[in-house]
Amino acid sequence: MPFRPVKEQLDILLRGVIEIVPQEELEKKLQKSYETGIPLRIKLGVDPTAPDVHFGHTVVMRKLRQFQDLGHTVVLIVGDYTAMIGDPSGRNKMRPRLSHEQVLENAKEYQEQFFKVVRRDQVEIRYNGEWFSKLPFNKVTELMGQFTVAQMLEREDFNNRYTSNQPISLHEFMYPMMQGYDSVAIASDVELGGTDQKFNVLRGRDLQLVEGMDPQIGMFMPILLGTDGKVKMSKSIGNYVGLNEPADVMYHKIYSLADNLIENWFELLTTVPLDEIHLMVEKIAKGEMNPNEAKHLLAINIVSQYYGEAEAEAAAKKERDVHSGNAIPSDAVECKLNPGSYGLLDLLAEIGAFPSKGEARRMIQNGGVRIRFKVESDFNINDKVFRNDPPANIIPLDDQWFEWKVDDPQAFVKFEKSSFVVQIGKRKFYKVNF
RNA sequence: GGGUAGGUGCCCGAGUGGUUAAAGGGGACGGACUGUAAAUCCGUUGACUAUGUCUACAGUGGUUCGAAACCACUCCUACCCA
Repeated sequence: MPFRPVKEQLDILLRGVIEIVPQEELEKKLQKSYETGIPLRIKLGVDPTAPDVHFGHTVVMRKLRQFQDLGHTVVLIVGDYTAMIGDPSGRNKMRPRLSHEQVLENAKEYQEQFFKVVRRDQVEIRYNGEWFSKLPFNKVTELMGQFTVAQMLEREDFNNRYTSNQPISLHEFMYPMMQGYDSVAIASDVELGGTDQKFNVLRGRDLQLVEGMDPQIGMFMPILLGTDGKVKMSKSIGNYVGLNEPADVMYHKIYSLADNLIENWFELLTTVPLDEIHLMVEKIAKGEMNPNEAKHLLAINIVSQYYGEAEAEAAAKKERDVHSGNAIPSDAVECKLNPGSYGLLDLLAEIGAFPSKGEARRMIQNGGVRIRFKVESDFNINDKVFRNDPPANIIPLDDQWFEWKVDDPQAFVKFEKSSFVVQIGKRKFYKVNF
């Protein structure tokens, strides 16, 4: 397969990259591959401890895709071995030790999402148990001998924990070694990672040198900030956008992005040319363009990548409708209740809107609970048929739908042959059916 | 193995015998405002059969009319020494 000239390849590959260690060697490797026609082996390692993939992961995945499009080979390393060993020190996390089946299951789910960005061909998938399960103990000690404690404590994460009196288990020091050894095992030419992976990736270089191999290049991508614009995207913090989310949810999250991330997200998550992006940012700064508009374009662009343009536009329309109260989003929780009378608090607890009735009560007092229902549905409040005696806090949305802004925790409601919608805050919806 | 400092609500952290369900901050959530967001302001932040009851300050047992606080033992973490 003919490769494009090195210069052209670099133009594409350097976008959004923070650092390449060392860049001259990458150029050399590209040159060599160009001359010999042998593709480079591009490594990415993942631990399948949790199967969810979000946009933060796609930054490197997109880079892999670029390498593929340029004719190179992607080697995905699934860390089944490290994941199975688990983390024995996690006394406050107490992650259950994953079974091999669970790891394989997670890995499978991960791959499904992985292939939404990376092409299925030109990918080599390897499980690192392949070599770690066979590694003799004397080899392990030899490898560990390549590292020093001082080296480990240079790392910011370890250093922080060390200085703030947090425990660090010895086996955690083995992770860099294992990740580095993966590079030896698959003879990688380039390893991708976020900047937080710098240390580990460089250890791979060290170990390859020890083994007399041509050392890999480290290519580091920025850590994508989450939708809040403050910290790294992560599922546990909730500032993430998952690849498996429905189009309208995806659209909504991108549309509600913190303003300061517009430029960054465009650069890392789209292929919009950089000068176009800069122009847009300039316009926003001058007040010539509403940030809403930019975020709309961004959301359309990204959602289209996963769902196609038509669905992206539909998601945008739905966003407007939800906001004007005419629609409910697709991540609304569906629940079933038996017909009958319910105390409002019981009802909210029953459908799982709140973990406790106390919380439901507070939320009502804060004015954060709304119920939407249709008029002909025998909807009773405090045993009065609403149609004959509408309380003041019930407002019509259109001919059929009404919204009841709940303000009395003591109220009880009688639902018979109807379904209705409970809205908590701005965007949490529960569809209650009988 | 020896010594020292610690373990408080989601997190950090005050509190050293009694109006303490526990100051303050962060985070989170709700409301107002807005552009959907940010910023700002206001409110909420243990549970329940709710002007009361119960459960909570690492665990267990004890002292006391009364303990998160005092005592004993246990568990856990860090640091120093070996």
